[in-house]
Amino acid sequence: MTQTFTITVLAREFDITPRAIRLYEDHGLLAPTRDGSGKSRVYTTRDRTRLKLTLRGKRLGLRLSEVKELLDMYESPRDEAAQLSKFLQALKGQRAQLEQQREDIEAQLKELGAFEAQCRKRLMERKAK
Amino acid sequence: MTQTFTITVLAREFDITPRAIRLYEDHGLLAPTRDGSGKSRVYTTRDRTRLKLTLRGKRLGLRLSEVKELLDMYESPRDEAAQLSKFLQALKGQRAQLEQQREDIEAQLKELGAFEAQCRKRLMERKAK
DNA sequence: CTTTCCGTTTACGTAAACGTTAACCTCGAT
DNA sequence: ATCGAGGTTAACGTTTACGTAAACGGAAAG
Repeated sequence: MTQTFTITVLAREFDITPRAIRLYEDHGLLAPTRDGSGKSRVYTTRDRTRLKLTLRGKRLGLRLSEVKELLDMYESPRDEAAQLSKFLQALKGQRAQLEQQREDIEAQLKELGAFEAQCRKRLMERKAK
Repeated sequence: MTQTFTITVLAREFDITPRAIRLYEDHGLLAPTRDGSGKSRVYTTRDRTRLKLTLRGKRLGLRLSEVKELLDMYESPRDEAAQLSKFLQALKGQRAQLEQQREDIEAQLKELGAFEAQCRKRLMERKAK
């Protein structure tokens, strides 16, 4: 009972177009099989996960090629010590970027809060009159 | 003693090209004055701040037009009550998006940590042999 | 049987964000 | 006087991430 999905089902679930999904496939982010007639694409839960990660990456401003690098990296063999430490290095870079973004978000949220406060204050003043 | 900057100084400080800075001006993100001869651009600290915010926006995946909307919004008059509440609505949207990104980042960092741990474990095993 | 959905491939179009010349000015140093 | 460093505009080229047909096939519903 390995669950599968059609392209439109996935498209609807994640609110994107089938066009986008096929594009992701072209870029090696997804690798659906075909159904009996070899016509329609069949997506597994693994594909679904990869798609979810892809969209997350996009929300964080990554390009498709960068997402692919990540996905490929996460699935790379890593049996030799050299590969392991190289992998760790890559993870370190990833972490640095994510933490930079987190900083940016905190800073932005902080400013946003200030604006909000100032805004509410003004609204109070107006009501007072 | 109002400090000013040339285009290359800003470019170097933020590690971008003058071309990019001029582009931001074309999109209304910056509004430098000109020097005596009316030839060279002169940037104030306010421009510098806007540039910094622009780059922060970019790191968060915003397009220039979106950054412009934000900057314009932050500087909009907001004297009438209607504008104030509209502004608050916009802030709410902004906050939602930022929090979505924060979620994405936390999720990603978590997975990253798992990989890291698994990786270290494997390294230990290899050493043990 | 025909219409209506899905699905397919191929291909052209587009908006965004620069990079990359090119062709020019100008100031200070050699 | 010439040269290099930095400034200017104008314009073409590029990459990315799709949108938008066009033209077709199968399957299900009226």
